[in-house]
Amino acid sequence: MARSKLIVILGPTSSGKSALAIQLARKFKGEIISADSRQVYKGMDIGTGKVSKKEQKLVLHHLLDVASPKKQFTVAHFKPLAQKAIKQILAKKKLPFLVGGTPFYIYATIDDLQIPEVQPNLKLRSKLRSKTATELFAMLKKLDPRRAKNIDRHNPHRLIRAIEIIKATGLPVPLFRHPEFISGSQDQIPKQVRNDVLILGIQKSPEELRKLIDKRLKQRLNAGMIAEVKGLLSAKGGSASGGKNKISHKRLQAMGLEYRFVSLYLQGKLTYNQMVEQLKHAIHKFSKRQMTWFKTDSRIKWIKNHKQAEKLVRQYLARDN
RNA sequence: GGGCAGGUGGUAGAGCGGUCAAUUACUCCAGACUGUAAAUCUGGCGCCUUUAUGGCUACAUAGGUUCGAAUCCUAUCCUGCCCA
Repeated sequence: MARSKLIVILGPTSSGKSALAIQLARKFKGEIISADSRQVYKGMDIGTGKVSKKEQKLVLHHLLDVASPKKQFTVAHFKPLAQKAIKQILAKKKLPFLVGGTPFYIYATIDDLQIPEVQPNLKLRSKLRSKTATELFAMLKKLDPRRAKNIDRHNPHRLIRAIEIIKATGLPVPLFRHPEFISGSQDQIPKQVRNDVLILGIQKSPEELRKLIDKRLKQRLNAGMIAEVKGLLSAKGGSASGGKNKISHKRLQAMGLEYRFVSLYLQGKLTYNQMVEQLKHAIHKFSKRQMTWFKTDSRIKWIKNHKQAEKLVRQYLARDN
C-alpha cells in the first residue's frame, strides 16, 4: 500500500525554507503547500517573502493568494485546504511538501487538530472584551469546568474563544468531536499525532539567523516593500473589484511585522530608521517564538544544509514502499 | 570661574532614613499554545548556598552622622542646563 507520504519543511523565518523546498520538490517531483499565515493573502508578497511567479512556475505552489487581506483567514480555513491539497498532490502521484513558518497551521494540518467548528461571534466577543481575565475565567469555570482546568487563565483571547464555543455548542471544547472522551477521565486534549511524516527543520545558530533576518529585511525594503504597503492602503491594484480593496492601517497593524511597522512609518509615527530598527527587533523575537514551538517536537530532523535534507528525503522515500 | 539640576540594577526610570536586592516598563532568558497564531499569554532576571521569614555584595567614589543610609552631611569625580 502506498503510504501517504508527506514532507514538512519548517524553521524560523529567513532560514531558507522556500529555497530548500523548491530544490527538493524539483528533485523529487513534488509540489509545495505554503504553511504561512500571511502568504495566504493576495497582494502581500514582498513583506511575506512569497516566492516569485517565476519560482512558482518551477514548482507548483498551493495556498498562496487564497484570501483577501480584508478578510480574516484562520487555521480553521487553512487546515482543510491544506489537507485537501495534500490529497490532490498524492493523487497525481507527486510528493507533497508542506513548507512554512506558522507552527499552528503546520501542526493543525499534520496532526489533524480538531478545531471546533464554531464561528467567531463578534457580538459576544465585543461584549466580553471589556471583562478582565479573572472575570472571564470565572465565567468559563461555570460554563465549562473542564476546559477551565487546562486553559491559560490569564489569556483573554483564549478565554473568550472558550466561552464562545461552550455557548454555541453547549459542549466542552474538543469533546463534542470526540464523544469517547466525555465519559473518560482524560484531561488531555485528544490528538492524533502523525508519525509517518518526514519533518525537516532548518537549523541556524541565533547569530546566523539574526544576520539573515537583517539582510533579508534590507532586500525587502529595496524590493519595494513600502510601495507594496502603500498599494494595499490605496488599493490601486485592486484589480478584481475595481479598487474597493483598500485596507486600513488598523488591519495592517494586525498583520504584524513588516506590515505593522511600515504602516506606523507611513503614518508618521516612526522615522524610517526607527521603523527599520524596531522591525528587525520584532522579527528577531518572532523567530524565537517560532523556535519555542519547534524545539519541543522530537519528530523534527534538524538539518544544516541541502545535502543532508536530500539524503533524508531519499531514505524516507525508500522506506516501506 | 560662578549658579542650578543630576549621577540607582542590561536600558529607561521610581524610591528620598528602617518593612529595599530596590515600584514599573522595556530588553534579555525560559515556557505555553485547538478558529486573530507575524496573534495572545505565563514565569525568571545581582551573586552564593544545605533554596531558607538564609548568606554576601550593591543605588558614582571616599569619608562621616545614625541603633540603622540608595535615602542625611562633607569632599572628590562625572553629566546636563544657565550665567560669566
